[in-house]
Amino acid sequence: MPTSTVENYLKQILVVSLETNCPEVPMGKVAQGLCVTSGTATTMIKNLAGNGWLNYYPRRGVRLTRKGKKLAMNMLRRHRLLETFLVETLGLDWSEIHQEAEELEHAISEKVLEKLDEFLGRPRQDPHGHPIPTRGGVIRRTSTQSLISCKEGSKVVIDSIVDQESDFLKFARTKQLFPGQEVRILSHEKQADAITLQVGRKAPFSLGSRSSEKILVQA
Amino acid sequence: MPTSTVENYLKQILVVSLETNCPEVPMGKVAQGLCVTSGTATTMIKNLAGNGWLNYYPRRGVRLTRKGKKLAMNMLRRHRLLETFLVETLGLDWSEIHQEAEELEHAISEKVLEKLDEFLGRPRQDPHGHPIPTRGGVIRRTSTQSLISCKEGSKVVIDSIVDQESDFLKFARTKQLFPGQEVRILSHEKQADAITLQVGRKAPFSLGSRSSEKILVQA
DNA sequence: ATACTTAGTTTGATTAATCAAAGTATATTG
DNA sequence: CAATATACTTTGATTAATCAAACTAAGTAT
Repeated sequence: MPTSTVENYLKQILVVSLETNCPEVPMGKVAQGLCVTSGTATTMIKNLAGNGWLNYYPRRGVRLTRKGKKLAMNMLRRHRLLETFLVETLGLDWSEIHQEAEELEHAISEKVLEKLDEFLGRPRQDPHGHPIPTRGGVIRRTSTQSLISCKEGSKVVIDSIVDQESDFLKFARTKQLFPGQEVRILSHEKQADAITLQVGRKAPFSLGSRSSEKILVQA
Repeated sequence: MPTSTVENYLKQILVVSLETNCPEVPMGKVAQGLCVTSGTATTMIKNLAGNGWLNYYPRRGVRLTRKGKKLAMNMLRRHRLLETFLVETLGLDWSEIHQEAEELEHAISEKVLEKLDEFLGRPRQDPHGHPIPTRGGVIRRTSTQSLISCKEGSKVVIDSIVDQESDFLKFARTKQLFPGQEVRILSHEKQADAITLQVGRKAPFSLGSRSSEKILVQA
């Protein structure tokens, strides 16, 4: 039985490798994502490598083995199903669920998870719009186009919000920016590093590139 | 923040003291209940005493302080609410829920617990029939007034729904019958075995005595 | 190419929780 | 009352996870 620390390390590595679209993850990202010192990460990683969860290439990074990826995918599934439950069933705020799920995901058994999945109607996406991996550890491909790559005048549908910061999520919600929402791009000036958009009939507003990158869309 | 080990020790002590009806619990019961060696229990208990969770009387036993009892009661609340959820909502077998709840009780936050309690209709008993402590750490006295004992024309507030049947709970929700809701008793005819009531401005409707008994209220 | 910067590694120490085994106090029993 | 059994405590060691700080390799810049 892996400890919850092991689960956290593996999940973090998976998440980064999905985000960067590269299976090899540098040590820095591991340490930073888990809020531990780099020395701690090195020690732990060597340990994980010794147990076959991942391959460790000193001073270059790590790459999950099949075994490691399977467990990490399962953690992602737990996390996203729990987030869905917290929002859909218990009515918690979208912005506060990440930390809650972070704790619960280590405590919930496979059996309870299956029942929960069934109870929720086997959802495909969590409240952020992120795909929920299947029991087999497969993930539906997510949109790679972000708001920042949209042309002036186009109309797109929000696919997901790639951020866990509760502050950003709160802001997003006040602006009606959530999965499924239709958005019109009013202007997009490369020089100004800003995009102006409109949601429904609400007043238009602008986003900087930093924020726009976090909002994935589909045509 | 107490660790989950601390939580387990305190809960175990509380459970034994409730079972034996005696506030002083011998070390043996602690070690046995937690499946650790007696030496481990001694070490841990001295530690807990040092942090004010309990008083330790060497070679005689331990007794929870007010602070310790409060936390232990809260753990019992978590455990029993979770068991209720697992059976009622997810449909797990009553025989397999204990271990599941044992893990989850350390991971669930106070906020989520409150939402869960609300979602479940503030049950007073878990599926085993054990009373569920209140948020304040008190095992509520089980006798409160039910709808059936209300006088015609009176106005009451729903306290809880004493039923685990998800069908009844669903029905109750469609009628806006949930804790905190104000209800007016329009008529109460003993002969007809029915009570007619109104929630807010909604259309009045009737309940038989069977159902009315399940709805506990306060004036 | 040499110096500097950044990312990563090593080392030594700490904390929480545990066990096995040796030791001790209290209770029981002949 | 002495011998023994039971319940509890002490001691010394171990494991997982962590940190701070010293160290080192690799890459960047002048």
